[in-house]
Order: sequence, then C-alpha cells, then structure tokens
Amino acid sequence: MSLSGDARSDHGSAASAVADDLAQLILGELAPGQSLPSEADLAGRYSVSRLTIREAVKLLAGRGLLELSRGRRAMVREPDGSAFTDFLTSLVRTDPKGLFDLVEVRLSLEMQSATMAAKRANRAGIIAIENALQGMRDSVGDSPDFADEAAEASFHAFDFGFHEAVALASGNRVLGYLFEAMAVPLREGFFISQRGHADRGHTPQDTIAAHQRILDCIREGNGRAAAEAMRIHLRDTERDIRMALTKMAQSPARS
Amino acid sequence: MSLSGDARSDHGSAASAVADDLAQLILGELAPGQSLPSEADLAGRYSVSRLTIREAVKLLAGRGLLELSRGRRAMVREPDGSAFTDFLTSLVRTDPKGLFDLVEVRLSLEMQSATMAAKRANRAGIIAIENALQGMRDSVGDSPDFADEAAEASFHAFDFGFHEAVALASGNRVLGYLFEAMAVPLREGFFISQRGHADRGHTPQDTIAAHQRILDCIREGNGRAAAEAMRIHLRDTERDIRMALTKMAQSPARS
DNA sequence: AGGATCAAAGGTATCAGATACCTCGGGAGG
DNA sequence: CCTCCCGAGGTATCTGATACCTTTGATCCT
Repeated sequence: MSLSGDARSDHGSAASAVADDLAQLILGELAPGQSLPSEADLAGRYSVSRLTIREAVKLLAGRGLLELSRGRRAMVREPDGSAFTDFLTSLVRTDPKGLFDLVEVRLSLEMQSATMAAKRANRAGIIAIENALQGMRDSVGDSPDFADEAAEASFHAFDFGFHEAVALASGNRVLGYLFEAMAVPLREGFFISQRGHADRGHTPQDTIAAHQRILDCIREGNGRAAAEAMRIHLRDTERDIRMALTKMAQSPARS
Repeated sequence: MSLSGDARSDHGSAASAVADDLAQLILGELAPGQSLPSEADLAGRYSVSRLTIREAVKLLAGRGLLELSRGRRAMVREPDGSAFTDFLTSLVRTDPKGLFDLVEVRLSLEMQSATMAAKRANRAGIIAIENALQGMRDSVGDSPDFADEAAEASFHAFDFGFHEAVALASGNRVLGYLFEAMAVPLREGFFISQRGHADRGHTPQDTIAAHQRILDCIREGNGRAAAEAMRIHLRDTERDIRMALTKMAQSPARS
C-alpha cells in the first residue's frame, strides 16, 4: 500500500510546504471564484520572499487549483478532469497496451453513463444528445462518403459531442469530468480507429444508426438497453482500433 | 463542446508558454526517469531568465509531470492518479451529492476491476488479494468488536488494500490509477460509512465474508460472479453512507 | 447631472545578481 | 580496496528593481 495520504510535498522545500498549506485552505475553505491574498501579503504571512510564494502558486496552478492572470490576484478554480489527462496521454503514448486499457475503462464508464442518462436525463439533456446526433447527420448527408475533410472533422466532433452529452446527461459529475479527462487521449485512438472503420466498409450511416439506438433507449428510460447499445457500439470501435493497430504494425507508416 | 484540446495555457505568459512547450517534450520524447537540462541551460534556450524557467518547472511539477529535488535536475515522472484527486476532493467537500456521484462511479469501476481480475489475475495478484484479506482477519480476530482503535484502523487499511489489490490484479493500469485517485476522497466516505455500519449491526466478520466471496469468485475465474459479489458488497457500503449522512443531517455533530 | 477619459494605485510577470545548501563523483589518505 | 573529504554542478531562496496589466476613482467635457 503506497498511498501516501495527502503529502504531495516533493521534498520539504519551503515552496512545497506553502503550496500544501494553501491547498488545504483552498480545498477546505475557499470557494471557486474567490481570490487569494496578494503575493506580498502571503509572503508576509509565511515569512518567505515573494518568489517562494510565486512558486507555490505556480505549483497549485499546475494542479488546476488556481487560475492566474496578470494584474489580478490568483483565483480559486474548480478543478476539473483535465488534471487526469496528462497521465492518460502519457500512458497511451508510452505503453502499447495503454490505449486498450483506456478503451476498456471507457467502455465501462460510458455504459454507466448511458444507464444513468436513461434513468435521470432531463429534457435539456435529451435535447443536447439529439442535437449532437443531428449534427452528425448534417455533416454527412445521405452519401456514404464525406464531402470533404471539413465534413469528416465535423462528423467526428459531433460524434464526440454525442458521447459527451450522454455523460453529462447522466447527472453524475464524476462521469462527466472523467469523460473530459479521457477526451484528448481518446481522440488519438479515435483517429486511428476511423481508418480501420473505413477499411471494414462501415459507413457513417452505420455509426449514426448505432447512436440512434442509444438515444432511443435513453429516451425510453431503458437503462439496461441503453448500456447494451453503448456496449455494442464501443465494442465495434474497439475492434476497429485493434485491426488498425495490427495493420499498422505490419506496414508501419510512421510520420 | 468546450473541449479546448490541449491548450492549458493560462494566459500566454512566458512561463506558461515554456511549460507547455516542455510538456510536449516530456510527454512526447522523454521517458520517465530521464532528467531535464539544467535550469541555466533551459533559460538560455528559451531566452528567458532562470526564474521563468523555474516557474514553468513548478507548473509542470504541479501537474505531476516532473519530480523536483534539491541539488539534482528535475526528473521526468510518470504521471499517476494523484492528479485527479484534487478534483474529487473538492467535489466531495463542496457538492453534497458529490460523494454519491463518486460512489456510483466507484461501483462501476470496481465491478470492472473484479471482472478483469477474475479473467486475468496472475499468481502474484491473487496472493496480494489474499494477503489483504488475511490482514483484515488478523486485525479483528474472532471478536465482533475491535480490540482498540489501532486494530480498527488496521482493519480499514487492509480493507482498502484489498480493493486496491483487486484493481491492480485487473492488469488495467487505468483502473489501478483511477482507484488510486479516488483513494483519499473515498477515505472520507469510508470513515463516515463505518459509523453507519456499526449502527446497522454489521460485524467485521460480515465484511470479511463479503470480501471472501469476491476473492473466491476471482480465484475461480468467474468474472460475472466476481462483479456481482463486488456490487453487493459496495451497495451495502453505499447504503450505510446514505444512512449515516441522513442521520448526521438530523443531529449535526460537527467538530 | 451624466458619461467618457485618464492617471494613480495595487498587482502580477519578469529580470539580474547573489548566497545557501544539496548531490555526486573523483582523488587523497588509510 | 575502502573511506573520507572536497570541489564542481545544481537547485532553493533572497533582495531589489523594472515592465506591464487591471481596477478604480477623480477629473473633465457635454
């Protein structure tokens, strides 16, 4: 068990100590939107130079706890999913298996999102999902091919937006933010998968139909079916990624 | 869709720009364990003062990408789950519903862990789980009550270790690190739940039995049963948390 | 009076130079 | 061959100063 509790302190340096102390204050007492005392003020309180305070503040900004802007005091920021992105990005880029680990977890979380969205989505949530789906339709039209690259990019953006809308409609903030954290790393996976997709003869209409099924189940409030529809859809995606990667391993076309 | 892609840049300050650039370098080319050039060197390359470099480095250290230690160069660090902890902590503390959102996601992830552990756990993974369970047994003995506070703390630590071991045995690094990220915030929940637990007449032996069932299913390789055993166990926990919170709302005993 | 303009105050961002202290490797001494 | 010590390289922090941004309130014009 290597769970070090709370101490993120690198090595007991003054800056780290101040940062830890401020983190407690921020997480415990300050609400997002409030601002910290001025650097000079803090320097006085902790009996260190302004420089040390600045470094502590930068440390916290890196953790996503503070938002800095020139000429104004540091503002407490509501942490969000982006904090986890670095880890996932690093994982996907360094560990060959990493992408599949991520996809596996994503499957689980998106099924959960679908289930909860079916149970709890309100009118606005449903509409957001519908809009995303409509956006996918508008991007591609009736043709099995994309008109141009812009249309294809738009299609993917709406596809992504669909999944995001489902996560948000679940009403579970952790799900929403986890999804956000996975966004960038998954985009790399998405990009790869789309190539495999085309190879297997899937059309954008197939993808749209899969999303439509998910939406229908959510609208009906059938959580179990929604999860299943999501599972089928994502399993397809996963298989495509696998195929694309295998193919890439055979004929490496590195940039 | 507010997914800003990659730009974490606060406001185009020099330090942020350097940090972003270094982040690309770290995530793209440097392996964990390697070290950055010296501050003076970097200051030269980017044509900024050493201070600016220091602030950029602190920013990255806050993101968990670098490990700093006095007298040595900054070392590239493998990001881990701790990056997500701040968000969850903030959520649990500020949003009354946050804890339940977290518990809900945790249920999903731990069921996934159990499933995967049943399918893929190797010998070492199983042993780690067994050890945690044995630790729970040793902490409490045959009595329905704990000998002292230390015994109780030890019991909880092993309980926690059990779940961690299952997550690790899943072989999915994302699951492992997500679990790690949830550790501290969940501990708060754990703490609360334990009070409800006692109220409902659950004994430590009940808890041990629940864990034993999970372990058995994993050992048998029965993923579905393992997930179900995990679900039952965690649902109990969740219910206890709910009860404890309701009770607390009625007679607030704040410190 | 009401609104636009501008200057000062308060802040942050960055620079330069200097000191304290830590780490590591190599060489002197045993 | 091992140990101890020292110097080189590095980071941590301090002081003092400058540049530039934001906010605000006083001033001035209409």
